Amino acid sequence: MCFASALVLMTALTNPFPSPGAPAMRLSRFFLPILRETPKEAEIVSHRLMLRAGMIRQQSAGIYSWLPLGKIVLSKIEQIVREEQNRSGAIELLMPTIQSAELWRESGRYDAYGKEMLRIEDRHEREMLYGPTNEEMVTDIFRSAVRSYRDLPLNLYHIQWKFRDEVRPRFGVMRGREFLMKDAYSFDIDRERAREAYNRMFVAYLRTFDRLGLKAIPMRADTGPIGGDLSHEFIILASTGESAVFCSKDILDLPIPPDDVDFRGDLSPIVTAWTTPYAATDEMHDAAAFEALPEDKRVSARGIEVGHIFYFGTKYSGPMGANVAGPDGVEQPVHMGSYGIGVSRLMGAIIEASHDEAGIIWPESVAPFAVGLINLKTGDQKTDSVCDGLYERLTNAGVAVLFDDVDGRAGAKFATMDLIGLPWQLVVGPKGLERGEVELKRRATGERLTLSVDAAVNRLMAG
RNA sequence: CGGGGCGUAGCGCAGCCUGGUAGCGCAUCUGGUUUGGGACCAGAGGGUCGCAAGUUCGAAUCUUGCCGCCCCGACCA
Repeated sequence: MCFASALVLMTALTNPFPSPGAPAMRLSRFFLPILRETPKEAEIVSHRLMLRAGMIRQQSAGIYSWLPLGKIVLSKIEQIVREEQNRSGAIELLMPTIQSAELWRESGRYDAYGKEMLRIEDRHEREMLYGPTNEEMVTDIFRSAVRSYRDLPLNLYHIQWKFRDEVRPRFGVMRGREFLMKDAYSFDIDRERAREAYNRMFVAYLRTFDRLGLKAIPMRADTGPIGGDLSHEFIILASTGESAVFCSKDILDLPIPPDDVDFRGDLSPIVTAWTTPYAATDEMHDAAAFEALPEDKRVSARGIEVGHIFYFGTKYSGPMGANVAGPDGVEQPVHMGSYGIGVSRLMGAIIEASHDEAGIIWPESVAPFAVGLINLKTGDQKTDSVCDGLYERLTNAGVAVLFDDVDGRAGAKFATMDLIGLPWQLVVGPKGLERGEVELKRRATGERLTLSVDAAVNRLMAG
């Protein structure tokens, strides 16, 4: 054993937060305030489970602290969103949460935006606001630097907290007042180029939601005064969804664009394929068109909006003077679109779509840990040493482990693991060890495998 | 913003109608017995009863005002 790996080993044994290998945590050192009973304010299942699993704590109506388990998942969702934005060619920046009213006066929205905008005054009595969105600000950044069509296309995005003072926040993080959102803004020389930018986001969204373990369906949305067909809501199907949705079964079977999809090429065939089958929320529902589908193709379900993409042309660039020179030397307002994903809302949406009586069932891509290692009898020398060995081996092998090393009863341990929904549970107890066996349980199916210690490690390393 | 409801220990609740110095379950702590799907026994700690004013000898309880939170609706990522 070389010095470096000996160091790694020692670190894993002595440090509760070993830096090498995968994220790992001993329950005895973690902060996981599980609730056995459901707080009465939580009406829908995702809210109940997030509170019970110690992921969030409400601080005020529609405003939440993200406790460690929730924070881990939030970061994982955020990272997948980020990776797919980057893949599509969007560029990340970070704009502030507090904005000045001045900018919003330029677009005319300071007065148009209703009470949903949280208005603040600073010590100099300047009018400020907590941003509900960032069109004005990103347009200001753009106009300060870009003068020519040669700098286009450009898509700038950030992942930042927003605040909308909803009249009635509800459903936990699904409809909070403070929420984490990815918002991207595209800049193009004309409508045709803007459509290409739109298509890139469309494809990026298909990939993003698929990676999050969700079946998201793009549905035509109202474009308001802009008109046209360039606005879609991405809806995930969940029995507890907030609104009724209707679609053709065909759309559920469409292939997700692969990770090597060429974002510089023509994406319109993909977008066309995904926008051809019938799919609509109840607001845009065309009962006649839906009834025209063969009966066995009709899907009538409930859905949650997790993303929205929108082309709005020169709505902000016009009044704010965000112009670029075209090839002909003539300055013209830039064509823009905006593209949102509700990152914090997604956590609720994922749970709505993936849970059972006992608790959450995380898709592997966003699970806070891959496996929960359960020591059924702490203090038993053999069990302790096998668990310690497993914890270290799995961590060094890149498998994220939450190790329940606390002295407690088996039933409570199982119930906690089921509640927090890690994809795998690795159960180690003296009875099994007498036969050299441990038990590996898959959370999603309840399927249990009785394996040797080595076989269990291999199985988990295989993913 | 219209309608309804609730604030009593960390969580879930009783007590309020009929005023008399606060209680139950879970959780927590101590000791013991237990130990493979949310154990048992014994003991202990923990509450300005949302806030304020009023009525009263006395208010969790009655009155008024305020604050907070939830649900339904309208609205929205």
